[in-house]
Amino acid sequence: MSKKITLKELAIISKFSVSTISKALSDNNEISTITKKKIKAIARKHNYKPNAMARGLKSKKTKTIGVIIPNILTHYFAKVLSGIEQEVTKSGYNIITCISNESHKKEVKSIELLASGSVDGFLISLSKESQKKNDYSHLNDVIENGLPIVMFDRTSNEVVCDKVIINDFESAYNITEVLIDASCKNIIYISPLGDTNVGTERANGYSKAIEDKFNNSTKPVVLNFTDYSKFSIELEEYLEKNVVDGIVSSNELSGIFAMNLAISKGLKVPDDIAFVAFTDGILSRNSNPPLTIVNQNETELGRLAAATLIKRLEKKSDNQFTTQILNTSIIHRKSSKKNILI
Amino acid sequence: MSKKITLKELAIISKFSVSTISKALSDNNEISTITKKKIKAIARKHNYKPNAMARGLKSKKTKTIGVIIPNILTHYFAKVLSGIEQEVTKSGYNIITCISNESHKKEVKSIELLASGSVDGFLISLSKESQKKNDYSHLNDVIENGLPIVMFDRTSNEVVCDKVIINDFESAYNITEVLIDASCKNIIYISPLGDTNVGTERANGYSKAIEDKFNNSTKPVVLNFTDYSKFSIELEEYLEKNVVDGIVSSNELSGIFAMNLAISKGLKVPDDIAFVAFTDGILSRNSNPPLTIVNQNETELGRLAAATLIKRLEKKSDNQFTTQILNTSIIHRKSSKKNILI
DNA sequence: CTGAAAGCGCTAACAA
DNA sequence: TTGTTAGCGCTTTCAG
Repeated sequence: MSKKITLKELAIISKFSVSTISKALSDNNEISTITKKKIKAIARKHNYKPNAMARGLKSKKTKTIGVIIPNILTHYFAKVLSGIEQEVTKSGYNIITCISNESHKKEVKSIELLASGSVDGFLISLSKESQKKNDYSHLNDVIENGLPIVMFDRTSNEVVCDKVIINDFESAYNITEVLIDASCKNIIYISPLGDTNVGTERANGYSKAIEDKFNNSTKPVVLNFTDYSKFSIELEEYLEKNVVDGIVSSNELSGIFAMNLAISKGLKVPDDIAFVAFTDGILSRNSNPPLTIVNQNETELGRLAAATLIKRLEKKSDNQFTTQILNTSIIHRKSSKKNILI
Repeated sequence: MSKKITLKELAIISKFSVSTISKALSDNNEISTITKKKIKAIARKHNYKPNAMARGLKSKKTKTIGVIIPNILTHYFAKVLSGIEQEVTKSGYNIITCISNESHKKEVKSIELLASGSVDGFLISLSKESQKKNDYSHLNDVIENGLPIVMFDRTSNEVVCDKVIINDFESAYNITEVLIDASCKNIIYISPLGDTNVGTERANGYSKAIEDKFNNSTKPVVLNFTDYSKFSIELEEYLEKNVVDGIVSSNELSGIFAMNLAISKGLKVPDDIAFVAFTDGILSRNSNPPLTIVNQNETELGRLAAATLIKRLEKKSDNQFTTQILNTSIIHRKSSKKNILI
């Protein structure tokens, strides 16, 4: 259509003043109905769209939210992002997405950049590195500057803000029970999540289940790793030297990964060895056999986190910060359906 | 740290004028080296960060790019987005991500919103609906307004702008040949991509390969679908009524989907029926057997698209629009390694 | 080399 | 009910 048009130009065309037009378009009741009608008609005709920058400068509101996620290739975060996007759009917000790629430095840089006027608030899931370093000063700075933050999934007690998480401990406990109930005797836990709060909680939940059910006759085994290809060798060795008939994975990919390794070694799933994992992603649904998993309601979690932030942005509610814990559910599939041995 | 500080406040503190400070911080050579040093020191001490909105208002540059993708749950787009993000970050840009969810309306709305001052340009892959409607006026409006667009993957001839694509026709031809060389005789093509340029090109490439190799003794069969669960029934019926020993899929998920269906019907892959597909995603690498695919270099494509846009933004180069065609490669895996029958 | 002043496009207090 | 005016924080002439 026509070139971008400004209020000033509309003023010339319409013979009204800039402020009258501004008020008319925002339905300010200082303006008569008839003038409003006229002005709106002209604005529509010229396809007027208020300039976001100018409005932002004035109102100190950008109507955009900064989203910082560790990565986008994991189906988990893609789903959360999808949920965030849905919710945010409903309220007329936009998201600026930054991918920290698990790097503390990148996380800090992105946040500093966005904090200087580009966004009204943040949704963030911490990078592994930040959690390892235990350094959250960048986030606390942002909060001091008056920008609200809502953390999801990977959170920290050192940052006082709203949080949305799942009951990781309990979920891990429950999913471990699935294997125990399927009469697995030697269950190990594998995880690429390392020192994250999420990884730790899940490891603890798993360990507790093992201790409770086996009365300490069997010790929990937690295998953390960072590199999939190296882990392949480690795990293979472990499986050769130890009896393992069940594996709990803290994420989807490592579950699939381990299962494929087992299959390639000629083991039968679930009869020789059974598998359970976290995240109902595209992988677990389409693996062979399909994987029994903890459904984390990622989309819901994303939505909830976004809604929480927006509520705080709009209500300016000074009420207490909350930590909302979403319940998970278990989706039973063939990877864990072991026949119970008498 | 401290509250957000403005140039004006720095002026008071430093006893210099606002304009001197502004110049000093941008290394303008009107300012003496010594003054620059002083001012920069003070700015750093107070952690001064220029306000993005104000700067944007003045300079008409936002240093952010609007990215419109059809969805984020497909690994293909996640990888492209990841590439875009990497490239953009290098040049100090940010991305505002909008997910059209294959809806024309949402695509239009997002673009209109962002076009009014929020972004300097767009990276877009068209929604299915836009391609079906063949309606691109929103994009042409944007271009008329002086905002450059780079289209990737799902593009259209009706929009004159830079484009980055892969050689879909040829890739489909080549991947079909893989099955033919594996002595498959009855190869069908399945696709959820419908009327998109990409879907059409791939279907044509497949068809051409069939016609060329079988001298019209066998007719190509193209099965388009929109809904996976309905398609499950259709495909199953088709496989029962027809002899099929090879399937070419236009995307990763439908390939996995069809392969699982075949396996569940007791067919052996690749001996009874072989599979090839597009996209080297997390699914194809981890399926059982792993899937032979066309590697589309998604990350590279994202990077290239972003680089192209940024170049245009920075150089204001009025040179001809280009269509860059990325070559693909085939990654051979077990799903297609059929023994050649004599 | 430094500063005063105009203005980007918009909103809103204050006048008329 | 409408218009005038003063900024939001920054960049950029143009004067000094």
